[in-house]
Amino acid sequence: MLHVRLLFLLIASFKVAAILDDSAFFSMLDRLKPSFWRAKGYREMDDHISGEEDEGIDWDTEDELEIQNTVTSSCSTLVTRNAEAIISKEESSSSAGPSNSNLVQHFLGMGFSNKLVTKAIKENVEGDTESILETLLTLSALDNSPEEQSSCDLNSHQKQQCVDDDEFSSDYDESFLVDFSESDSWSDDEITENGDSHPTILCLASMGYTMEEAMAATERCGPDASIEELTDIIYAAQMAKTDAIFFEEEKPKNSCVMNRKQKRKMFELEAWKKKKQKGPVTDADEVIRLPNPMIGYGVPSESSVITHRTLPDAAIGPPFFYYENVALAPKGVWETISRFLYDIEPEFVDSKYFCAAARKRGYVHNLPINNRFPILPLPPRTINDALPLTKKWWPPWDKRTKLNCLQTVYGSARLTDRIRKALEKWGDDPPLHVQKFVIEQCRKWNLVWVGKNKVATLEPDEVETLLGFPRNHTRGGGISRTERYKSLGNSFQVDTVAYHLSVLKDVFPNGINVLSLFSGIGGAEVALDRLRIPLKNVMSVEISEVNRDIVRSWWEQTKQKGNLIHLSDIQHVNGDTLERYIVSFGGFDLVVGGSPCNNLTGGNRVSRDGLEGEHSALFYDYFRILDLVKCIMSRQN
DNA sequence: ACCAAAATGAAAGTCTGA
DNA sequence: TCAGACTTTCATTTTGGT
Repeated sequence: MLHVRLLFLLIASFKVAAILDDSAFFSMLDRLKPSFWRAKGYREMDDHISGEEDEGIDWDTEDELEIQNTVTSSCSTLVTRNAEAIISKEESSSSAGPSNSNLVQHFLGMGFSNKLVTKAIKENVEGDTESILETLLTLSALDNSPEEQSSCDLNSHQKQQCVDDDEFSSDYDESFLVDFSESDSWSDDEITENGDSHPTILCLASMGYTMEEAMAATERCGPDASIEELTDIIYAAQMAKTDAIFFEEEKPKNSCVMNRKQKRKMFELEAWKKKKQKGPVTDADEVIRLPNPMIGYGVPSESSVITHRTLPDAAIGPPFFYYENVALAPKGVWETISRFLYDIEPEFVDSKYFCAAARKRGYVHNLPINNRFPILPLPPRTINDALPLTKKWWPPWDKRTKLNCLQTVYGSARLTDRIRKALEKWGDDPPLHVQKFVIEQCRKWNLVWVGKNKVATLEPDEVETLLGFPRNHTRGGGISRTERYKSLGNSFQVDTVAYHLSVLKDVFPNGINVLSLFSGIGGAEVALDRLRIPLKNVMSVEISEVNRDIVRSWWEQTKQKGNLIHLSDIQHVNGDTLERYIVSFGGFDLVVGGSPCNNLTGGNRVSRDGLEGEHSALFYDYFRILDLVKCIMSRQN
C-alpha cells in the first residue's frame, strides 16, 4: 500500500513532537487531522469505503497510547484504520438524510438549541429557511439562559450513544438526526447524568458535531473552553471533510446558492452573538490584524526595520519554508494558516513598497529576518517612473501614483473606447462627474494614459516587468494573451519575495535545493536566480502545463546548471517521492509556495468559500508536504 | 472550440468626522 | 470610540462573435 509509508512518516513526526511535550504533540495531532483526511480522502476512497465497518475508534486517546508505548509499525496500521473510520463517516454523512433532519442539523450547526429549532420549525410549517431563522433569532433573544446550557439538551437515546457506545457505527450521524427531528419532547433535566463524557462534549455533539471532533477540540482547548472556541477549532478541522462532501455529490445549483446565503446568515449571527456577549470574547479572540503601513518586518524604502523575532520551537527548520497568500482573505483564514504552520505570525507586506503596483500579501516563513537586502537596481515605485511614456498624457486630475493589484483579468478595448468617447466631448477639463467615472474605471481596471483622452490596459510585458520577471517571460510557446494575464496575476512579486529570501544567500553560498509547490510561472525560482543564489536541484510542482512550459523554458534560457524536476499534481506527491529525492539531494533547503487564492480573494463573487474552497483547500497539501519533508529530514540527521 | 467582453456583489479593510 | 462612507479585491460564469 502506497500510503503506509506516508502514514508512518506522519506518525514519526508526532513522536518527535511528543518528545518535546504533550500539549505540543496534541496540537500537532489536531493540526494534522484535516490534511490527513484529505490525504486519505482523495486517493484511497474507492478502495476502502465500501463494506468497511467502522471500528469505533476514539482516535485521540488511542494515538496517545500508541505514542506512549508502541513501536512504529503498529502506528501506521492504526492510523490507516482511523482514516478508514473517518472516510466511512464522511460517506455516511454525505448520504442524503430526511430533508427535515437536514434542516434541523443546519440550525443546530449554527448553535441554536434543539428546543428552539424544533419550535421554530413547527411555527414555520412551510419550511422557509429565512423565516425559520428569523423566528430562531427572536426566540433566542427572548431566551435568557446561556447559549451553552440551552443547546445541551439531549434525549436519552442519544445520551446513551454518546456515553457508552465505544463503537461509533457509520450510520451514527443519520440515526442521530432522525432522533432529533422526530422527537417531540425535550427535557432539560436529562442533560447530564453520565460518568465519563464532559458536558461540553455532549453539547457539541448535540450541535451536530461528531464525538471525535468534540473530544479532540476539548482536548486541545481544555475543559473550560467556551463552546465558541471549541466550534472554531472544529470548524478548522472540518473543512477538508466538508470539501470532500461538497464535491463528491453533484449538488443542485440552487443548493449552492443557498449555502452562500446560509453562510452569510451565519456570519451575521456570529457577529450578533459576539455583540450580545461583549467583554470576555474580545480578549480571548486573538484576531490577526493587518498592519498599517503594511511593511512586515521592514522594506528597503522604510527606515523602521525589525531585525529580531522569536519563532515557536516547532517552527524552526530545517527546512526553511516560505508560504504566501492574499492578505485580504475572509476572517479566520490567516488564523488557521498560522495555526497549521507552527503558529508563526504571518508577515504582511504590500508590494507597493517594492514596485509601482500594490500587492497585499501575507507570508508565513521561518527565515531569519536580519540582514535582508533587495535586488538591485531597485525597481521604479511610481507609475510615471515605471511607465515613462504615460507621463506625457497623465491628466492632473488623476492623482494615482501607484497601480492597484495586478489581477488575472483586465479591462476590455470596448471599455477604453467608451472612456475615450466620454472624454472627447469635453476639452482639457472634463466636468467632475466625467472625471469621477473615468477615475473609477481606471482604478478598477488598472488603466494607464497612453494618449490624449486615451487610456489603455497594461500590456502583459508591462505586467511582467512590474512583477519583477524578465520581459517576455510568459510570451510565446503557445500561450494566449488571456492565459498570460492569468498566470501573471497569480504570481509572486519577485522583488518582494527576493527581499525575504535574500537572507539565504549567506546560508547557502554553494547553492540551494528547493521544493517549489504551486510554482506557477516560477516566481520563487526567478527570485532566487536574481539574488544569484545558485539553484542546485529544484523540484517544482505545478498543475498547469503552460506554466510548467514557461518555467522549463526560463530554466533553459537562463542556462541553469542544476536539475529541474517537474511534477504536476501536488495531491500525488507522497512520502515515497519526497524521500527518494531527499535521499538523492541530501535534503531540501527551502520549501516555497503560495497556494491558490481563488476561494479567498474578494474578486471572486461565485465561490469565495474560504480555506475550505475547492482550490484554496490545497493549502492543506502545502502543510502536508512541508511536514513530511520536515519529518523525513529529521530522521536523516 | 476558442477568445474577448460583460455581468455577477460582498467581505473586510481604511478613512473621516462627530 | 464609533458609525457610516469609501475603497479594494492573485475571480467565475455566461454570452456573443468568429
